[in-house]
Amino acid sequence: MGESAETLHGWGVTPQEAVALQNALRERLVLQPPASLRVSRVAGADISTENGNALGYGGFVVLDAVSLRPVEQAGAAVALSFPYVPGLLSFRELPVLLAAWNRLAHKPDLVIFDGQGIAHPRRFGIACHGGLLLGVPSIGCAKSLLVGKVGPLGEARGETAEIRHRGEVVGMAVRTRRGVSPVYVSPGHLMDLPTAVEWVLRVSPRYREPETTRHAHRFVNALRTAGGGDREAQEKTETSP
DNA sequence: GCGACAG
DNA sequence: ATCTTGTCGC
Repeated sequence: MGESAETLHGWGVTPQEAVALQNALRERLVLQPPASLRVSRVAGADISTENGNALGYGGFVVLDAVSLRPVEQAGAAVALSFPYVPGLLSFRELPVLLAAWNRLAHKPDLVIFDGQGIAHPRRFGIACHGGLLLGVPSIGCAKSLLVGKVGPLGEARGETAEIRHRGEVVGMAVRTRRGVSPVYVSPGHLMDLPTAVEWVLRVSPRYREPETTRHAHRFVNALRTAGGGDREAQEKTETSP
């Protein structure tokens, strides 16, 4: 059998095969940002699911890394073929996100996913799988933990505490705003933990969640509410200036 | 065997 | 994630 890009997808696999694929793909991760990394555009990715889980509306919103203003967005609607299984989220969401990604005219230099990076049972969360598949530096920023334990962290914005799992530091709990629960940050692909934390704080100047995530969430939710399936999603792929 | 369990 | 009513706080 040939080694190909097809291997990176894993669409159509069973949950059992998905686990094996994660264990194999994990070896390809690069947990270090490229020395040449210059982020001028940073994107958020998210999906919104329909009633009975039939259709998934996914999308990216690309922000200017300095102003944090949206510069482009792209969405797609794809039938969801994989169930939600803790630890296998990427197999459910990435097919939708890939379709949206292909509609982006200008790819971002960094993508922040709504979910885990290496803070995962097999160190291969959606940010890892997505970064590898799209060939882009990526960060996982989740609202809750999938695995690991976190000690107490300070109350001030910018405070952090390690996420430890099986004796390893797999991520960081980050307080992006005083008085709210932290977000959980871990590297995806072409990324390391310090750089990931730095970027999450940079794109979260005011609210608990990164501006990237907030924009992406609103965008895909609007797509779903508007209905219309993929036709409608494709048409709303340009941002108004 | 018993919990825990991203979105 | 989605489905939903009310409530608390700036």
